[in-house]
Amino acid sequence: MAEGRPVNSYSGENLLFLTDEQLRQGIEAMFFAYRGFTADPDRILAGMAYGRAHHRAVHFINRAPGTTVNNLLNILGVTKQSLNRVLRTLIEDGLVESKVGKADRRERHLFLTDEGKALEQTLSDAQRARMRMAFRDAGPDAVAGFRTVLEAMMDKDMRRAFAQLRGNTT
Amino acid sequence: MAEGRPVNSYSGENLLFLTDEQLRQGIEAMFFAYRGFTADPDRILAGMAYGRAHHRAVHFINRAPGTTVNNLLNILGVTKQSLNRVLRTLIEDGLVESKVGKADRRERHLFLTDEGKALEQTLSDAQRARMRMAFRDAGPDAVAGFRTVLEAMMDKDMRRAFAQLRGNTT
DNA sequence: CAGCATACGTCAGCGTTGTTGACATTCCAA
DNA sequence: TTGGAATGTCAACAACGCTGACGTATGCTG
Repeated sequence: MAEGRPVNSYSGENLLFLTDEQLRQGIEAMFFAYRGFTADPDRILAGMAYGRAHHRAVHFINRAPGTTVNNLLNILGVTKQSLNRVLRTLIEDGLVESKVGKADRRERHLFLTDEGKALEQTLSDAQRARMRMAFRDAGPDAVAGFRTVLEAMMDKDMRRAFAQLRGNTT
Repeated sequence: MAEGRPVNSYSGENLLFLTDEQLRQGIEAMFFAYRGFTADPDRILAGMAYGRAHHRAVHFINRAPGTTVNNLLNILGVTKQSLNRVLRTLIEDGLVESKVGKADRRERHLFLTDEGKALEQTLSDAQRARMRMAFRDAGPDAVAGFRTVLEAMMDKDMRRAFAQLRGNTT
């Protein structure tokens, strides 16, 4: 890369801080940070017969108890076959309970059993511990910026899902 | 979740902004944002016989031309067998060139061919476009916070690798 | 009621990408 | 010269995405 003026592939932009180099650093930061983000739960899951997909399912069922399969499908952004494989093992192992809907009997509402809650707790404790350290080290202002950028990086649909989940409890 | 005082599973912490709810929102933000982060290159790669692993390899070879296989292994954090499979197809297809080291002839130094550079450009253009939008929408202060938190979230080794790459050009 | 749509489950097959384990080759360095 | 490091490769496997097809139960609508 040549020295001199910062390179910006998006000419006409008057925001000088958006050099290609800055953007690439952001990209690499996302890559390395996501590795750290998943490392601790992955380590825990490695021992069991579960993987990251199980973690995600358990997380969001815990987050929105009674959610339907279809809803979960939209949040996770995978096919029903892919989710079903995960869900089936979780139900067989007694971590998740599937209840027929009252209003619409076609729907299945998903809940964590006590055992499922225990696993969720274990996994999210590990993940939260890292997040807490990072947030603490970075400070409240940085955390606000972090959240702002991440939200701007999401697809529109995901931003909606995120906001909806956020509104669930806040 | 009960109402009242914010829950904080890490008692004794005097930083009130680190409630479990805040942490969980951070976790979910990472999940959804990472999906967006990879969506565009994934779409491009879906057509070809390549995947995300090829993207990563091409990215870091472009970032540090002449890097050795071992070095790349450490950055990517996968096994040599896994990387080799990807690297082999890239070399066969003429996107990557592998040169025997001069100082140490056991080492292979990796370079992108023109064709490889073209692919890297295409992929990183797409990814940068999203990053640029997010950065622009969020503003410089938020971007600084974003970077700070991400760096704090990395494993120590990854932070080192990240810093080293950053120092490469900055 | 008939017909269509929706929600869910499942079977079969496939691709990418990660893993372990084992082994060969090349080559630097003590 | 010999031990070990760096690399490449084969085989087998698991997790987790995908498509396509099909079946069942249920709900809605004309």
